[in-house]
Amino acid sequence: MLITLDTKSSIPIYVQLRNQIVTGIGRGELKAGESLPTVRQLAADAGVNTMTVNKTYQLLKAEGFIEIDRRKGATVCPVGTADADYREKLEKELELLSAEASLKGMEKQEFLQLCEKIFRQMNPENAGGVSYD
Amino acid sequence: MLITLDTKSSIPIYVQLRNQIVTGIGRGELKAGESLPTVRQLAADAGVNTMTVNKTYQLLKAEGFIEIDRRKGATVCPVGTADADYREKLEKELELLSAEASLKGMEKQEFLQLCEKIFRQMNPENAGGVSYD
Amino acid sequence: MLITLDTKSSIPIYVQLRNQIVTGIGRGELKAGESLPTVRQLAADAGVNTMTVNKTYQLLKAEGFIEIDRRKGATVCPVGTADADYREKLEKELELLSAEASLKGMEKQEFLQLCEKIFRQMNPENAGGVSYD
Amino acid sequence: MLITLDTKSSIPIYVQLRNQIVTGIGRGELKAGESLPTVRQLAADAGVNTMTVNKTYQLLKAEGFIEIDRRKGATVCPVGTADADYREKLEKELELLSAEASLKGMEKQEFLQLCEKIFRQMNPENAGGVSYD
DNA sequence: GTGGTCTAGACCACG
DNA sequence: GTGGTCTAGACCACC
Repeated sequence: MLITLDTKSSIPIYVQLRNQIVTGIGRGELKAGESLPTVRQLAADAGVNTMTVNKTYQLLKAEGFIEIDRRKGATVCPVGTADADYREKLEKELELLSAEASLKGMEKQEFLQLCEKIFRQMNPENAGGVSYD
Repeated sequence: MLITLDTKSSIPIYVQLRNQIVTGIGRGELKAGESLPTVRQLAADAGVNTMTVNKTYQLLKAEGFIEIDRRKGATVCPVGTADADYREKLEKELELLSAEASLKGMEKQEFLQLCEKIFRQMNPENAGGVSYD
Repeated sequence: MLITLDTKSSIPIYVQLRNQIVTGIGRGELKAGESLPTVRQLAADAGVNTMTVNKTYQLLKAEGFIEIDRRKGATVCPVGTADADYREKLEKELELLSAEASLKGMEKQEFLQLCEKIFRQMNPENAGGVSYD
Repeated sequence: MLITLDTKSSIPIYVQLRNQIVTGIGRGELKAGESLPTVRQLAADAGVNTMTVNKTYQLLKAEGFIEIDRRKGATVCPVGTADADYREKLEKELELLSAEASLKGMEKQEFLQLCEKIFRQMNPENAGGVSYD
C-alpha cells in the first residue's frame, strides 16, 4: 500500500493517513486479520512523527476499523455493521456532496453513475460481484 | 432556512455555516438570485461573530456559490459548471465514503439507493429532468 | 465613451468610473477642453447614484485631470506635468507590477513589449508618433 | 526585508503587507524555498495584529506566491506561470498606468525607459537572461 | 444601512 | 511553537 502525504494540505496529516488506510482496506489491499505496519515502521516510511501515526491508529481503532493488540500490533477488523450513528453521518455527508454536485450543474444520472463506478472499484468481497444482482 | 451549529464540533463554525448554506441552496430553500441574510443578521441569528459570517461568505464567494454585491449584499449564483478540479475532489470524497460504507458492511445496492434518495431531495430545478417519477 | 461597471467587484464604483474616464481621455476619446457629461447625465447612463459620480469628478479634479466650472460643467484639462509625487507613485506601482510579472515567470523582453504595445495604443497626441524621434 | 506601513492609507494593511512581500520576493530579497517570518514574528515586527498577517499569508497562498506548510511555516514558491487571468489583469493595470502617464505629459520613450529600469532591478534569477548588460 | 477592516486577547489543533 | 479560529467591540468606506 502506497502512502502519499501532502504536508501543505489543510487536512491534518493524521487524517490523511487515516483516509488512505481506510481506502486501502476498502480496496482490498489490506484484508481482515492482516497486520498493519508498526507505528515506527509507518512513521519511517511516510516520513512523519511516530506521534502522528499513533494518533491515526487510535482514531482507526475508535472507529472500529482496526484492533490494536499489545503483542500482535494493529490488525484489520472484519467488516462491521452500519449503526444508526454511522448512517446519520453518511447521510449528512452525501447530502452535502449532492448539494454541491447539483449546484455545479451535475445531473442526477451523472452523479449516480459516478457513485456506482467508484463503489464498484471497492473491495470485491464487500462490494459484491454477481452475488448481489 | 434554519441554522444549527455545534460549537463543540472540531469543524470550524465558518465551515459548518458554509455547509448548511450550500445544502440549503441545493435543497432549493434559497434560489438563484435570491438574497442571503446580511452578515450582521446571520451573525445575530446564529449567535456568532460577524467576522465568522464574513469568512463564510468570502468562502462561498470564492467557490462560486454566491456573489457579493456592494449594493444588494449577497445573492445566490445560478448553477455553475463542474470543472476538473471539482470532479477530482468529488471523486476522492466519494471514494472515501464508499470505502467506509463498504467496511461498515453496506452492500452496493443499499449504498446506491441511499445516494439516489438523497440526490432526489435536491432542488428539482437543478437536479433536473422529468426522468425521476 | 462606453462605461461598463461591475457592482460585484471589490473596486469601489467611483474608482471604476475614475479609471474608465482616465483611460478614455488617455485613448483620446475625450480631448483637452471637451466637456464631460453632467453628473446627472452620467449617473443616469451608468445607473448609479449621483453622489457616486460626484465623488468621481471631485477625485479627477483633485488629480488635475479635469476642471469643474460652475457654468460650463466639467472639462478635460490639457496635458499636465509629471511632478515628483506622481513619479514616485508611478515607480512604486511599476515596481509591484514588475515583481508580480517576474514571479509569474514573464521575461523582461515579454514584459517590456507589453508595456510598449499598451502605451502605443494611448492618445497619439501624447504618446507621440514620429514627432518625438 | 524592511516593512513600512502607512496606517493612514486607504489601502488595507494586509494588502500593503502583501505588496511589500511580493516586491521583496521579486527583488530577490527572499528566494524560492526560503522561509517567511512566522505570523507572530511579522505581526510583532510590523506592529499589527496576528490576524492581519494571517490574512496576508492566506492571500499570498491563494495567489500562488507562497506555500504554507503545517510543519515549516510559510515558504516562497518557485516562479509560476502567467495564466490568462493574470495577463488580463496585468494588461488592464498597464493600460491605466499608461493613460495616467500620458496625461501627465510623459513621452513613450520616457515611460518605457522607466519600465525597463524598474524591471531590471528585479531578481536576476527570475528576470533572467544575459541580455541586459 | 451595508460589507470590510482591525485590534487585543484568547483557546485549540497540530506535529 | 506553529498556524487556525473565534470573540467583542470598534471604526471606516461605500452607496
